[in-house]
Amino acid sequence: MPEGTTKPGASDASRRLEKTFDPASFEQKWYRSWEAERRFEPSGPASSPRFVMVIPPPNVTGRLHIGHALGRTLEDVLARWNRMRGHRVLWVPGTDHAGIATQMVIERQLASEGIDRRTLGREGFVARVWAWKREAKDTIQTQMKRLGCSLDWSRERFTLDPDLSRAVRHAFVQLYREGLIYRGRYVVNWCPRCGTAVSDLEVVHKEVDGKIYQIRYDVPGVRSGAVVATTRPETMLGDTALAIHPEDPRTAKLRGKTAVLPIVGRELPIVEDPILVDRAFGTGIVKVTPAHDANDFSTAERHNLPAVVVIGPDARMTKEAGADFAGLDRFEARKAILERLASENRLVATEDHRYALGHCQRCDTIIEPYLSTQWFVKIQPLADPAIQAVQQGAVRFVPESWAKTYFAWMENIHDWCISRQLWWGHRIPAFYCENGHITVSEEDPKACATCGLGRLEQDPDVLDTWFSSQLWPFSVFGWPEETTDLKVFYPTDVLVTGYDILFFWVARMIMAGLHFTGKAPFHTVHLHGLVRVGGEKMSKTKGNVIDPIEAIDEFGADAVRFALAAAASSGPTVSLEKQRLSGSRAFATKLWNASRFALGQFDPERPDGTPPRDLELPDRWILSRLSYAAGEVARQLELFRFDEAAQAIYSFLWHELCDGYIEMVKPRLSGPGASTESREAARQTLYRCLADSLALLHPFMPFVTEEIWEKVTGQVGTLIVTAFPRQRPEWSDPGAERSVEALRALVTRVRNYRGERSASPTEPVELSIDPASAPEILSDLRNLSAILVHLARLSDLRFEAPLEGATRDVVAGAAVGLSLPRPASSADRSRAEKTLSELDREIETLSAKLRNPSFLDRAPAPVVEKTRRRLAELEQRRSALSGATA
RNA sequence: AGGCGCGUGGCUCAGUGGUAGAGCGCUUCCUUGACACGGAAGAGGUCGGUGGUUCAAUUCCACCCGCGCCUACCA
Repeated sequence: MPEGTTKPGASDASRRLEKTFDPASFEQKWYRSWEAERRFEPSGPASSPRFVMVIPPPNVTGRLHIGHALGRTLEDVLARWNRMRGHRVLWVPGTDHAGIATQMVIERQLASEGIDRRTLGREGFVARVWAWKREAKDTIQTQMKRLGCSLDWSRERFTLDPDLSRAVRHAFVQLYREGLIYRGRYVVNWCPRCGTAVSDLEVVHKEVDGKIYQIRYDVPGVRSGAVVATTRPETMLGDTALAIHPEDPRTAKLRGKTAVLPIVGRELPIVEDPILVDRAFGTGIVKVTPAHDANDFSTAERHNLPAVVVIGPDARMTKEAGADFAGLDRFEARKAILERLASENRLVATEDHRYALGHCQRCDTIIEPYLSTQWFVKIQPLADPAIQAVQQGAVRFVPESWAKTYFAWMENIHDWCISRQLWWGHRIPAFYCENGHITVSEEDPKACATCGLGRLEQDPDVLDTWFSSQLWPFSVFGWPEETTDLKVFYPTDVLVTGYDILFFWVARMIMAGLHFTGKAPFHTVHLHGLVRVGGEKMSKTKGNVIDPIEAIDEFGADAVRFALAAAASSGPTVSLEKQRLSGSRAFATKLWNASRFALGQFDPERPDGTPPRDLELPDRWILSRLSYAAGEVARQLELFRFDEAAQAIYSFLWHELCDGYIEMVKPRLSGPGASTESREAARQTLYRCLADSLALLHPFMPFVTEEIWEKVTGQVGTLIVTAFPRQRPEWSDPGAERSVEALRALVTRVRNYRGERSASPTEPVELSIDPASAPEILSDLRNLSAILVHLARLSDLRFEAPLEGATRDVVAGAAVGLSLPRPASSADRSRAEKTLSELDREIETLSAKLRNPSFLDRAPAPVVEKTRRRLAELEQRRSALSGATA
C-alpha cells in the first residue's frame, strides 16, 4: 500500500494525518513545545481571574501509581480548562520527603546489602537518602510529564528545601511560643520495629482472633479475691492498681482494700474510678497498667499512681519485669506468664475473644502503647477555627458528604504526637542544656535561653512528615517571607486529592492555613475515590496493578487520562478496567479518523469555521448540539463531575458528529449534485464542529487534540491557550433538532423494518410519509428527503398516504408506510404481533392511570397532560400497526 | 461498638418522585472511499428484601440481609 495516496489538492503534508494513529509519535513533542513556549506559567493580564492549585506532593519513595495518575489527571483537566477560559493558571509541582516511608525504603535497601543504618551513622544514612531522593524525584517528574501535567516546573518544591525547612522551623517556634506545642511524658503509639512513636492516624486497627484471660489477684480480707480480665497478661507486671466502679454493688466489698499483684507481689491499691470502669462489662474490676495503656495512664494521673515500664522500645521485657522475664519478647513473655499463672492456679478462665488491635501503617507490626517523652501539638485551639471555616462555607468539600466525616473527626480530635525517632526529616528545633532547660528557636542558639550555658544539644528526633506537609499551600510560595508569590497566589483555589488523606493532610492544612496565614488555604476540596480494579484494591500480590507508564506505553497518555476522568464518578471508588483503557484509545482513534476525513474536505482552501448564512437543516442541528455539548462540559466541570463532562464530549463527538452529521453530509461534500453553496456550508460547519470538539476535549486529551489542531488550523501548539468553546444561544435550534431527530428515527425504523423482514441492508424498501400527519415537521422532512433516501437506502420515498399492503407505523408523530416488494412471512407477522401485545400492555397501564380519579385529581396537570399525549401516541401507533396486520 | 457509603441488564458503573441509561461484553448482518480500535440492527433488568409515606417509589422514610470504608481506650 503506498502511504498517503494523494488526492488532488491534498499534497500539503502539514495538513495530513498518518493513516495509523500512533500516540507515541507526537506526545513528547507537544510536551516539550508547551514547556518551551512557557505555557504552564501563569500568564495573561493581571486583571483576569487566577486559578491556583498545589499538587499533593508525592512521596519520594519510588514511582507514581495509577492513583496518582487519577488525581493528577483531574487536576490537569481543571488547569487546562481554566487556562483556556482565560484564567491565570498556576499549578505548583513538588515532592514530599515522607520521613518514615522513605527511611524505610532505604533501610530495606541497606538490609539487602547486609548493612544496618547504625553502622552508616546518621550523616552517612541521610546522605544516602538524599541520593535516592534525587533519583526518585526525577522518575516522578518524568512520569508526570508523560501524563501531560501542565505543572509550572519553574516553581517545583521539595519539603526539605532550605526555604521550606525554614517555614517548618518558623511554624514550630511560633506554636511553641503560643503554648500550642509542648513536650511531655505520655503513652504514645510505638512501633517496636520502626523504633519510633507514630500518631493515632498511623495506627491501623484490625480485628484479630485472640483470647481473653481471667486472672485472680489476692485481696487480703476478701476470700474470693479480685478477678480481672485481660487480653494482654504480659502487661500485668506493670500493674500499679486495680479499679472498680464506685456504684457497683458487685465490687463494693473491695472498696478501700489492697490487692496483691501475682508473681511480683506488689501491693496494689483498689481505686474507684467511674471513667475507666464500665459496670456492665466483665467482672467490674480492671487492672491498671499506666505505662502500657493510654486509659490506664490517665487513670493513674487521676489517682496519683506510679507507672512501671515493663516492655521496652524493642518490645522486650525490661528489668522492671523481673529476672524471670527480662529480655523476653512480649509474646514469649505472655506465654511464660500464663504458664506461671496456671501453675499458681490463678488463671480462672481463658476464652476466645475477637478484638481490634493497632498495627503500624508502614510495617504492620503490632503497635505497643509506650510511655515516653515526646513532642505534641495541642490541637483543640487549631481545630475550632477549622471546623468553623467549613461550617461557614469558607472551605467546601466536593462531594459535600465529606464535610460530615470531617466534622466527626475534628470534633473528637486528640493532641498530635509530632516527634519521630527517625533520621530522615526536619530535626526538631529544640536544644537542651545540662541544667535541663529547653531552648526553642528559629536559628541555632549559641547559649541556653534560660541559664546561658553554652553547651547545648539539639533534640535528636525529627518531625512527623505531615507537620511540613500541612504548610505546603503557603510554604511553596516562600512563607513566612511576604513574597510576591505568596501575595499573588495564596490562598489557592482548589485542592484535589484522595479521601484517604482527609485527616492526615487536608484537615491539617486547613488548621495550619488558618492559624499561620489567617486564611483558609483553598476554598474547595475535591476528594476523589480510590482506584480499584475488578472491585479490588490494587496490590502487587494480586497482580492487578496498573502501572501508569506501562498503560501510557500501551494505550497512549490521552487514553489513560480520558479513561481515568470518565471513571471518576462521585463515589468512593474509581473502577478502572483494562477495557476502559482500550475503549478510550478507540475514542482517540475515532477522533483521529474523523479528523482525517474532515481534513480531506478542507482542501484546497482551509475553511475559517464561520458558518455562512444559508445553513441547511443538518448544519443547524449539529451546531445546536455542539453548543449544547459545550455548555454541558463546562457545567459538569463546574460540579467536578469529570465523568459526566467526559461523557458529554464523547457522545457528541462519536454519536452525533461522526455517526450523525458526517454521514448526513457526505453527499453534499463530495457528491456530484451538491451546489457550491451547500458544500461550503457543510465544510464550514464541519470545521467549526471539529475545531470546537478539539478544544472541548483538550483538557482530557491534550496531546492528540494539539496534534490534530495543528493540521486543522495550521497553528502550532496553540490549542492549549485557545478559548474554551461556550454555549451559544444563537446556535440553539430546537426546530432543527426535532426535525433531524425525526429523520434519524425514520432511518432507524427503516433499518429496523429490514430486520423484521429478514431483508439484507441493500434490499429496496419503499417509504411513504402521510402528509396529513406531523404537519410541523413535514416541510423539513421534504427538505431532508435526499438524505433520508441515502441513509435509509430507500428505493422510493413518497409523501402520500401509505399504499395498500404496506406496514404502517407512526415514527416521531409521522404516519408512515413501509414496504418490500414481497409478501410478509408468518415469522414477520408474529414479530409484529409481539410488538402489538407490548403496546397493548402499555396502553392498558396508561389508561388505567387516566381512569383513576385520584390521579386526575392530585397529580400535577403537566403530568396528566403528558400521560394523555403518550397514550394518544401509543394508540395512534397501535392502530397503524394493527391496520397492516389485519 | 459508632459513623458513612454501597447493593441498577453478563461485567464496570451513571441516574431520576411519573412506565430504566452508558461503556464494555453478547447475538445477527455489513470488508459502502475517515475509521473493523469501524458501521447497522438486536437480545438482556420484578433497579438487594420487607413494610410505610404518596394519585404515583428504582428514586423519600423505617427495618432487615449482604458488602465496603472510616472512626473507636470496653478491660
